[in-house]
Amino acid sequence: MTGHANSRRQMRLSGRIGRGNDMQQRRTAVGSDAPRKKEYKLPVKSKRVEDFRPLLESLDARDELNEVFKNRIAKAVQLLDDGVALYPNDFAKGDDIGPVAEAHEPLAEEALAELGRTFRLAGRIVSLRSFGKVAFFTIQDASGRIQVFAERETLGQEAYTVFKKFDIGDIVGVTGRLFRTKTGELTLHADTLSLVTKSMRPLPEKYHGLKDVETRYRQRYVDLIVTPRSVEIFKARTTIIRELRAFLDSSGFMEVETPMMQAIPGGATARPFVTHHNALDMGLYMRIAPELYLKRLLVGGFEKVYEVGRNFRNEGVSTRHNPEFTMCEFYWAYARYTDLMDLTERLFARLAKAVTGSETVSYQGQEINLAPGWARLSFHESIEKVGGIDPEIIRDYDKAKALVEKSGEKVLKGEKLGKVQAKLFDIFVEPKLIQPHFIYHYPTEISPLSRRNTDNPEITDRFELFIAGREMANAFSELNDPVDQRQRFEDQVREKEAGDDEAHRMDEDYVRALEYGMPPAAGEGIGIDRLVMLLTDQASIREVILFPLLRPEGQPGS
RNA sequence: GGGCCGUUAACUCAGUCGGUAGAGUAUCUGCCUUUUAAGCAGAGAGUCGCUGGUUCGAGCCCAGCACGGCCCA
Repeated sequence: MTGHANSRRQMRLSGRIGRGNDMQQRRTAVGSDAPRKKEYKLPVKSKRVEDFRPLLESLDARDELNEVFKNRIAKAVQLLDDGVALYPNDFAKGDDIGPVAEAHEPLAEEALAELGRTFRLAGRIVSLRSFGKVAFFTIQDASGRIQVFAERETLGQEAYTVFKKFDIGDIVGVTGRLFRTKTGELTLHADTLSLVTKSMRPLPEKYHGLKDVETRYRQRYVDLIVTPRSVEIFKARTTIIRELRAFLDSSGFMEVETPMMQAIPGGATARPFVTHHNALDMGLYMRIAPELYLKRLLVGGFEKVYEVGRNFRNEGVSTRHNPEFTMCEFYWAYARYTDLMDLTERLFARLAKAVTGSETVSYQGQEINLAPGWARLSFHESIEKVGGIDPEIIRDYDKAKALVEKSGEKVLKGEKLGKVQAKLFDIFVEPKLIQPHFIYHYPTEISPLSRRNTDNPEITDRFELFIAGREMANAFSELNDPVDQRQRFEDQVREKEAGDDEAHRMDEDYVRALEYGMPPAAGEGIGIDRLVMLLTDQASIREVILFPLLRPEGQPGS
């Protein structure tokens, strides 16, 4: 781009609204070698229009400068000319709307009149019905909504004229007393009315709301203003994580934080994101799991630890996958994987109750009962009984491979029987596990960090939890034999060299930690996003992540 | 990565056979002191995602691209 664009950007950066004449002069000086300034026609005549030039220019540059913006800017100019600040910070909010509305909803008009109390509320105007000398509007804060009644007779001519310049989307402060309208709605009769924050952009239509999902995700701030369900979902998410912490805390677990940037990414089979530390000139990976660090803490002597936080996996996006997602992992020394099954049942039942009030939840039209006492099936059993596959096929590599390939999945060269069986499971079993099922005793080949079963070294003391046809948790008795662990890493390294770029790398420090001695332990990871989806009945992971990953918005002209 | 669908005013959506771009909401003007998807009368508002092509003529047909959605891998 040219110097023309640069000088325009400088002007934009230097200007802040309402700063006075020195700023204007400086802008003029900076822009003196730029082309003549464009005239913007607004439905108002005032020197202050010039203060809004940065906004006008940026809107114009993006072809967004429509009549609505011009009107809003004109109103802002008029408000400033009348001595009304657009972004003051002196309104003392006294009450939250929600509690006020709830507490007084049962009261009749007479009881409200006897209160003799003035409320100080602040919120965003989300709808407005204006008559000549009187108006009703609804304000919304974090706790709820309430209707406000404004009349010229009470407010006075001057204040009412100012009020007429308020728009839907503005944040206002109101004081007044409560009453009931003719139709019986609890309403605040405004004694005073003040602008707290001017909104320059129009909100989406009130009836249909914001339907375009792309805009809802990209401009989540707008979504949260106009989509109550969206707010509910994210409040539920917070409830879930708070209850999860409370449950683990009260069970004696200690919350810890381990590195998200790791030199050797481990603890899961996934491709990592790569990053770089400049000062140390060191390659780093964003973690794919906290597992290996949490187990180091068991070596260090902490017996019950957990971490809830973000993991990063360099894979595609879908309705079930976001590259950064939240997991809770916890490790419990001297426990076995079966202890974790019991704990998981109690945890999920409690979370369901906290969010929905019931241990039974409805997910995408299916009733799912999360009350403890879930089905428990071994991996092989599940393929046979749920998947309906002949045991002879399950045990025979070639037959199993043939069936997988017939079903449209690929079997890569060098993949062992356990991996092929896992594919059979994914195809024939997983989608059928609607009610909660613990599937245990996974093949050792696909469980490089799990402890082998004492009676059968081919399988591990591991389970995965499935609900609504999806994996919700992965848990196992931990492998704490450093020699076995080293060999499993070496197997993984060979698979990596053979082309499996999701296979583990050798982590010498982790093996060294095990060589000091890690107590026998059981550990589990729970995918929080999927759990929130389940408990809020959402089909897409993007509905439960505030800012899901999207490609950048198209920049016209770039 | 593949298939299907979508992208038209700030928002929600129509747009017939290829023939001057439509509605509701929002905005603006006027009336209006109990509305609640307030009402009545009027007005303004568009790079039809982008780039090409076909055609006398493209929102519409064709190709490519971008972004998104759903399904599959």
